[in-house]
Amino acid sequence: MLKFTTKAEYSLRAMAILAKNYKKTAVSLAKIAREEKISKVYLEQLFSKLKKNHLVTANKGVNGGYILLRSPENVSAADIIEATEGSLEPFYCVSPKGNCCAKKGCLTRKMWIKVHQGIKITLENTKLSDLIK
Amino acid sequence: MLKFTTKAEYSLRAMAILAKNYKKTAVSLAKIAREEKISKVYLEQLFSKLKKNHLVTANKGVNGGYILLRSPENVSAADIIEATEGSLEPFYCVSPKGNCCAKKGCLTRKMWIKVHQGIKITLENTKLSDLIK
DNA sequence: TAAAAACCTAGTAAAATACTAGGTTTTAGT
DNA sequence: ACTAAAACCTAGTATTTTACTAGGTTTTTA
Ligand code: FES
Ligand code: FES
Repeated sequence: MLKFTTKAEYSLRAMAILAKNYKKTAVSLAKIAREEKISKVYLEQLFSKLKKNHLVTANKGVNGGYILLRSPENVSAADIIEATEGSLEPFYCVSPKGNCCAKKGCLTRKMWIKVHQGIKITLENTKLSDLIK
Repeated sequence: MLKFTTKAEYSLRAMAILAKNYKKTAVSLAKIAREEKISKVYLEQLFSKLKKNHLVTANKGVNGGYILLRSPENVSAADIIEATEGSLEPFYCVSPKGNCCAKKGCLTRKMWIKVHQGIKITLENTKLSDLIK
């Protein structure tokens, strides 16, 4: 029903914690899981995606944890949500390739694209630094 | 994953057909189901909501069917999608009452509200008449 | 060398979505 | 009056997605 899932919520909250510790310490998922009351293994799955998208890096071992790769001013909510939710496209048809029914004068395609742009712009303009201040 | 469902797609396509027949004839769901290859009973469920939201009216019996209550210029995609999908709110917290974690200085609430406004404005500015021309 | 961290995969429970089955009620045309 | 075609209604179900668990391994530092 056009809802962001917990993936967006959890990853934003977790990334906000990393932002608060930027240039200080790495933060372990065990700590985040405890503080935010989120399943640690579920967080691992989200952070695997955040890492693949070059938003964070990780240190293994004792006192290890995750670290932001960019400063909180340079990480947007769009970056995070796209990484964990998969995409911001509000309908299956809104892809750069323009597959689906586009050829046959689709009624709604233009509208989905506008909605997509709106969501994207709002989330791109919200940075991690905005969330934590 | 922040997607509109088939409810939005089907109801927009069906309402576009009613718009094309505005001031002409009532259109039966059997016809729409045939033309658009959508389950008739599923359409019935969607139209029950559209009717409750005063977007259409119905004639029973032979030659009956559904009719737009307002002109295509005065029915927006937001009207239709809100009726069938339930709401346009992109996160559970974005309600007029502002329940959930709002009190404790929530990080993301402001952002969800902006996203919601953006979606709403785009869909309100798209009328049925825009879709069929 | 032990504890604590990341990292990995497959399975599963719960919820939402997209239907179907099987009716009844109403109405217009014959 | 009868019949076909329409709306209208409810409960059930199949499919898909989401959210999470189980049960590990690998790596690193104290
Ligand atoms: S739904 Fe994809 S182009 Fe129309
Ligand atoms: S998620 Fe609802 S106010 Fe923060």
